[in-house]
Amino acid sequence: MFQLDIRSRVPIYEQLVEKFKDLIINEVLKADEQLPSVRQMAKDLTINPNTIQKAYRELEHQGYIYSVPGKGSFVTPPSEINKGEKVKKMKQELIKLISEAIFLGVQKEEIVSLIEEAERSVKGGEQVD
Amino acid sequence: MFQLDIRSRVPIYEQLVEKFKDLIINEVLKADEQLPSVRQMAKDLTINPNTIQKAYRELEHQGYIYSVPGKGSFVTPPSEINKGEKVKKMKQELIKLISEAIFLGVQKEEIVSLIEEAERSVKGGEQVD
Amino acid sequence: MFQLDIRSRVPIYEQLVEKFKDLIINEVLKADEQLPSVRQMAKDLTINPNTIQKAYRELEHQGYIYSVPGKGSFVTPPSEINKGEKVKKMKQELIKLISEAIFLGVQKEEIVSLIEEAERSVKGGEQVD
Amino acid sequence: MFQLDIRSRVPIYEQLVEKFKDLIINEVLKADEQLPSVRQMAKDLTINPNTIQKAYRELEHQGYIYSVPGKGSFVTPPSEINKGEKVKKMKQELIKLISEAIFLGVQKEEIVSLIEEAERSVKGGEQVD
DNA sequence: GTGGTCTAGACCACT
DNA sequence: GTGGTCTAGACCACG
Repeated sequence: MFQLDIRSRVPIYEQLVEKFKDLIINEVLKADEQLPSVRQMAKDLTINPNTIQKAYRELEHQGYIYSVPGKGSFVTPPSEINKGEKVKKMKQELIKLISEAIFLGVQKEEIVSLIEEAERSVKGGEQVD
Repeated sequence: MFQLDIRSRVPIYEQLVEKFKDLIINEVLKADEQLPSVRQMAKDLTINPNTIQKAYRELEHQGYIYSVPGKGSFVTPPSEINKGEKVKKMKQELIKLISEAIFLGVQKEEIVSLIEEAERSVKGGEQVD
Repeated sequence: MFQLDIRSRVPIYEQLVEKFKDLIINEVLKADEQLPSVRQMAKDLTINPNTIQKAYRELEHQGYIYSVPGKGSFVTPPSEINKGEKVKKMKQELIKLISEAIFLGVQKEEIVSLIEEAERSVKGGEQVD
Repeated sequence: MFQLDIRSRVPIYEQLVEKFKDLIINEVLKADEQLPSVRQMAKDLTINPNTIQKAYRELEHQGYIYSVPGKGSFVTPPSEINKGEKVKKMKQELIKLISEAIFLGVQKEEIVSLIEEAERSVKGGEQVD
């Protein structure tokens, strides 16, 4: 379900945070839906519960979820979240990466075709549109 | 000149690497141009010389500069940069990033326009000469 | 275990890199096996941890090991090592070295026998397992 | 005439020493032949005279040439030089490099063909045999 | 416990 | 002057 790269240099808890943010922004996880419990999550991913805990804490800190002591963690309605900022960062990253690709001699047309490839892979995962 | 965020979680030497890569990609630093010496840079930025060294070394590893002990560090002419491998990695990264952007709701047309923006910034450096 | 020549003009960290590469190539160190920790190694060899770090880092750069912060450093499975580029460089180096050997009067047959000797040492590591 | 790699990490003077050693061992430079003067050499290669000086000093130290104050530097007859050692080192280097190539998946036959390629390039430079 | 970053300061070889 | 190596010792984040 969650594809984590255990070897990556970016911390596991941060990978989790990013995944959850995406799922919440795109309403795969619906508003006020309950998140899996820390223990369940830890067992499923065979990861230390502390790591899940840390991810949840970070998500709460950033406003993507809210915790009800004794009940669990729930998704903050996306309408209350500032998604513009993430998109902006994403675009800056893209410009930088594309510049580098062009510098290395990649043709504009090739990049466009990469977009189509990426589009297919994303759309493929959804249930049509 | 170089705006470094000493508090950031991304290491100083890595920030330096990124800055220099930008300058080289946008041809602000031209082929075979000499970079500031390790010591000079360290003094200017009030940073330990070892940290600058580490940045220069990483840049050399990635093929963007070459260092000649006793002489200095210089920009690698783009024609000599090891392209094959880099391009491949670059494309994979791009697909990943574009997929995420699409997932976040960025339209295909917007991404295409980012390509043009990137193209301008890179090509802009060439005109001069 | 590791015989290092502290006086040699070739840097300690580079000697370490070569030793480890040998161990990995001859499969004394197996895929995904954990390397000694930076600190342990440093203590054993009475060498500064930074120097070990530098060696490990170089090995990671060259693709022979991967490091997971907080966990340790591990041998990269041969199947995942970036081959294309390396093989190309390797062949160029080989031609250069063989040319010099021939120039020095080494016979072609002698070199062929060296290949067999090398083959045995590499293949020898595989048998086990 | 001398192909020096100014960018290489191995010092220029050392590159010079190696080239001369090869030329002397193979009697391209004949016994007791006079070497080019430091100044001439420096002018031809557009290199600092000190660097040439250093190379000559090293060659003398290793016994490959002898200097006659006021006259110049001359080639030591190869018969008086220990060439065996160099060949031995060369073979060890070769085994190591070939092992690495095999590890990276290069086939034995490919290496043999590299030998032939190297043979041609060396023999090509000579006036037949 | 692990890898990783950074500083301070010393020393080396090369040009 | 240059890049490069090494040590000593401190600090951080991760699991």
